[in-house]
Amino acid sequence: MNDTPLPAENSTNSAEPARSLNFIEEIVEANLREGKNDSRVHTRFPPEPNGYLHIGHAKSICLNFGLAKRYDGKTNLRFDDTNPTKEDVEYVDSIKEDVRWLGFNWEGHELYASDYFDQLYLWAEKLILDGKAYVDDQSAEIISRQRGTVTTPGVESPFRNRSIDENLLLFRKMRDGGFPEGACVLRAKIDMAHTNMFFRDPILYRISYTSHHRTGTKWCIYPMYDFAHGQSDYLEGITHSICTLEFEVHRPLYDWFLDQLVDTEYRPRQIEFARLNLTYTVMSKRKLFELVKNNYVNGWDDPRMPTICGLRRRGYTPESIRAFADRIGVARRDNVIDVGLLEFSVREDLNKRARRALAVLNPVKLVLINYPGEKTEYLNAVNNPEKPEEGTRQIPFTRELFIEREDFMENPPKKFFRLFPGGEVRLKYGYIIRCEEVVKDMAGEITEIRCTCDMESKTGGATSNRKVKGTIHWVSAVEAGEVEVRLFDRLFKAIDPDNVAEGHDWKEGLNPDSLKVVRAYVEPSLLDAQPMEHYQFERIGYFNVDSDSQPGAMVFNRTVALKDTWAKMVGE
RNA sequence: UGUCCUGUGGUGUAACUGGCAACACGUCUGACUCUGGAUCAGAAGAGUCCAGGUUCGACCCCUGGCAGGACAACCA
Repeated sequence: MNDTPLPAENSTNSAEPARSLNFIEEIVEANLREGKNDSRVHTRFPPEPNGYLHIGHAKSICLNFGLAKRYDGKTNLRFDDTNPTKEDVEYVDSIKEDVRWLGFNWEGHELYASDYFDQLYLWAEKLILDGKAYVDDQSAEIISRQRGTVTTPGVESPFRNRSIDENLLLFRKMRDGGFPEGACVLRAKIDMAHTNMFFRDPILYRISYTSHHRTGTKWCIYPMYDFAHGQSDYLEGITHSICTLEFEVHRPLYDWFLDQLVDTEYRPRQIEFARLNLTYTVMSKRKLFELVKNNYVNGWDDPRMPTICGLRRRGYTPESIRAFADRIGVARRDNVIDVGLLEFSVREDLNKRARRALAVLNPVKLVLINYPGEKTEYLNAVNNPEKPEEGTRQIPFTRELFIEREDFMENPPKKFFRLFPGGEVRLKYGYIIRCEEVVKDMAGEITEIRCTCDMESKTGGATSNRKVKGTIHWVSAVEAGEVEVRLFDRLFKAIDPDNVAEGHDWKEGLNPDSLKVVRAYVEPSLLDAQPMEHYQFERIGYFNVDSDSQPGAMVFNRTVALKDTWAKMVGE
């Protein structure tokens, strides 16, 4: 009903309330004023296809595509696929799906760093020819040790001064499969004492006989990320290369490579921003991978995962994620965003679009002792009070109902507006009832609440105006459908799951109660709900139909609970 | 004991580029309500890491500290 992503709104619209620019927009506008790059704005989103996208990537995606949209530019989707041992088409497919779902389109076809392997190879030879690169026969361990530390200079490789001819021969032999993996690498010849570690003769090419998801077995040498990334941006005419803070140190190296290799004035401008951190959430690919691999969750799209596909399955909308990205802003200082802000963003969106329905998650039977047993009435219910044009539907009402166990208390505290012995409450869209009697089993557990029904108080009737303090939801005991409901809670107990004490594992912070499965009773209309549709179960929360649903065996996911002022009052 | 980056309410992000700090979330009141939702009205909460300096005037500039982060993969 409401799941097709609306096209992202045109943000060049000047009718929008003026918002101050973030630091990236300020740079872009300054460049535009200078007429730099013919006043083009061309960004790119460059994921490595070795994992699934998460909410942190969504920030970057919204940034890159948002910038292009705002300044009438373009954005490339480019896969940085320079390491075939870790990459797979499974990931490129999921990434494309996620970016599209978020509401963005890239220019024509997606691009790959592997598209540039030929050019990159030629550039490597150029460096050799210019005496700026050499083949090193040493092992990874030795090279690493020779690199020195951040406070001490490195030492030069004994192979550093091979002749150009020898280097060229050796490099071509590497390319032609003349060496086993690890036998040698191609290194840039820069400065082993440089304060920037990346200038200490960085590795340009290494040998790998792994088949590449796109180039197959054409190559057995692959460029390192640092030797591919900046040049890829250059080849694509990228004007602003937006990336996260940790790549700041790489920037001078990218510039160095281009300075050696091309003679145009044009350069992509790299701008770094602080990555997103969320409370109660781990975001590193490595950790998410581990959660999936070791079955701490049920796959990448487990609704408890911060992955885009997890959030999608959980019931988040693209609009809510974009609104979230907008709200968190972008800056260069480290930050931790309250997950509550993400939850606020879905509630805000779902409140406007989700149809309302009645569902009882923790049922207790309620009998209307003065209501005829054979009677079934159909009560009018509003589909969405935020959108009256969506009309009404009918809900069957009978003598025996289910209500929420939490909506009844034998000894209620002050300000308890729900049902209690002798108290009155309205059944949503129905009648005002009074609790007359409580039936319990041997264990003292309430098995039935017996009430009288004020037949004059029917919603919409001429005499329905009586006010009572509370309204509760319900479902007909005979007409209700039975479904499975999955109640999710945060995956981690600790607010900062990355921060673990010495000798402890971050997985100890997992919340054992992050998934609770219950059987629930729902109004009949819900049985026709379609996969991925969003609903608000009145007074409970937002739910969507899970893909595990089968005909006759519906499964609903709780996206997020409704804000619960009462729970806060009584201390959660 | 290196280089680079960063330091504004509880959390994020602003401050027309030097004129004593705004917005959002959160928190707390109250109104309204057939969702203790939504909505509406209002409040509290920082004097901008610290110390000097320049200036009539500094969150914005300078100096010196302090604190946090990044960087030593044949990963990206």
